[in-house]
Amino acid sequence: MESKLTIYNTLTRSKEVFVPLDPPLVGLYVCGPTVYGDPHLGHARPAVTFDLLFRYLTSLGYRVRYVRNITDVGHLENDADEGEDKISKKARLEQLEPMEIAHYYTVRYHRYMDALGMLSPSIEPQASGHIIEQIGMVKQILEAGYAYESNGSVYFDVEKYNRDHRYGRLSGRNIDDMLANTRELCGQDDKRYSFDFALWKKAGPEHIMRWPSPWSDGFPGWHMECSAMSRKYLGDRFDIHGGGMDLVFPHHEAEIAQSTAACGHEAARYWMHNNMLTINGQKMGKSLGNFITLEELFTGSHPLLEQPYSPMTIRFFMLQAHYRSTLDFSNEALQAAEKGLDRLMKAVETLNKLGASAGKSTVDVGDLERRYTEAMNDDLNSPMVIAALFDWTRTINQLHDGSQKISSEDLARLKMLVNMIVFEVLGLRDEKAADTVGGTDHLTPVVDLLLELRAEAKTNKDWPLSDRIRNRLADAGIKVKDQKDGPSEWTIE
RNA sequence: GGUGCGAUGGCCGAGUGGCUAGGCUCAGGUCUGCAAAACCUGCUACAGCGGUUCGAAUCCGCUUCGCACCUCCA
Repeated sequence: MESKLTIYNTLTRSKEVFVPLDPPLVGLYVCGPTVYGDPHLGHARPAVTFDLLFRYLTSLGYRVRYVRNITDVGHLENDADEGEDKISKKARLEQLEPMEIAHYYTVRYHRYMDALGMLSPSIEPQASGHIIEQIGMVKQILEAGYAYESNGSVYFDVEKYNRDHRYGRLSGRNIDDMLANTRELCGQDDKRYSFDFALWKKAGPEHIMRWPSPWSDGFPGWHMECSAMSRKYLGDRFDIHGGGMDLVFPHHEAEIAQSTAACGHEAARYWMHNNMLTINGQKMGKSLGNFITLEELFTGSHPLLEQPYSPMTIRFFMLQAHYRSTLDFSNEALQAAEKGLDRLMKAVETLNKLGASAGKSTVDVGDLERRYTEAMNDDLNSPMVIAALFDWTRTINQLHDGSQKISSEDLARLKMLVNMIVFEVLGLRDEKAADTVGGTDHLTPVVDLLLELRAEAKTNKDWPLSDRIRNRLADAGIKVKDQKDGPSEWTIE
């Protein structure tokens, strides 16, 4: 843990050296999905970002408790505390229990996250399972005087909070200005000011999801769940809170206010936010018709997609951009990522089969190690790591064809390093290798026989036969690669 | 309107005072019976206008354009 990992803290708008509160433990909380619809491309970005962080911290020797919530209640359609609960609405439309909706989409979410190679969080708490904790925290905020009850609902008193602490620091908002401009009170509403947010909402008669509380039968405000659950599992103070940039305001701003009001101090030390993903230069939105689910992506079943893209292609594509940059999705970019990943995985395979050369190394394995460490420590600069890996892809191919040399000691170190970076930290998986399991055992002797016959044909300079075998195998999805010396190799495409 | 972020070669995408990012595409070459793969070579860019500097894509200012959040969205 000597490394100097720096991460960009949204709170200070600068890169800071990461110092855990209680090493080797690290507490990481990330806002998870609201499970009312199929997981889409946008869900993959924070998942990849924080999976990378989780994996890297773990590889540095930290014991990370990674908490990612499932929002199954309280997330309304409109943040002005109007509108229907998202889960309830879906349940009503599909004539199902809200918990059926939540369960169905939670399972789907897990399935696609698994496909994308995400490690499971340490704890994945559901908002509906933590109503008691949320009510408890609302009580504390009321006792501290930073909330008021109004007609069975409880609202956070932003104006009062702002007098004692500063509201809006994370998102760069100035409440004083907002106050000056918003002198008129929200007349018919229960709230005093439009920017006050609900901690507890009284449920109308049509509301299915409701729990008893000291104030009314109702349900918690959306922001409460993260404050209550992060506190329960990570404590009053914890290291890192993450999420998408779109959550900075109001969600995370409200979380900070809630935690500070209840505990007297802020909860999270570092706030990390991944940037958004655009599709052909536009943000993804249901109304824009460019809303692509992960299922559509993996099967190619969306009008915008020229072909299916594998889960690892998506993961690699995202890792090729820095998590704080906007990333533009396009068929061209995805196809480039697919080819690049293929090149990289082939090199890893080549490396793992490689034997040491005689004599001293002509390559410096330390170069990869230094570049990897430096890049990851610089706010998880995965694109730089991948650039280094591609430089070493060339080197590995040169070792393979003998134009470079490597000692057995260096080779062992290189194999260890490359496999660690590619599989354990970047979390990639060799999809082609995985595909062949099951079929290969029976196929191998057959293909080997055909290649033997082809080798004989080649010896006899019977090119038509040789090419026929190669072409027919290609038609069957088996690609033949002739070697300079030795038998031909083959791979399933 | 408010708050932020950005504009990099054919495409994607790093970098951030002086030294080739990388991937994909394209062109030429080596190898090969021919392919494929691999390797070598080439295409050398930083929105515009000013300023600071010995030197700026990188710092400062202005302009133009784009994006995100402020309203449901990861």
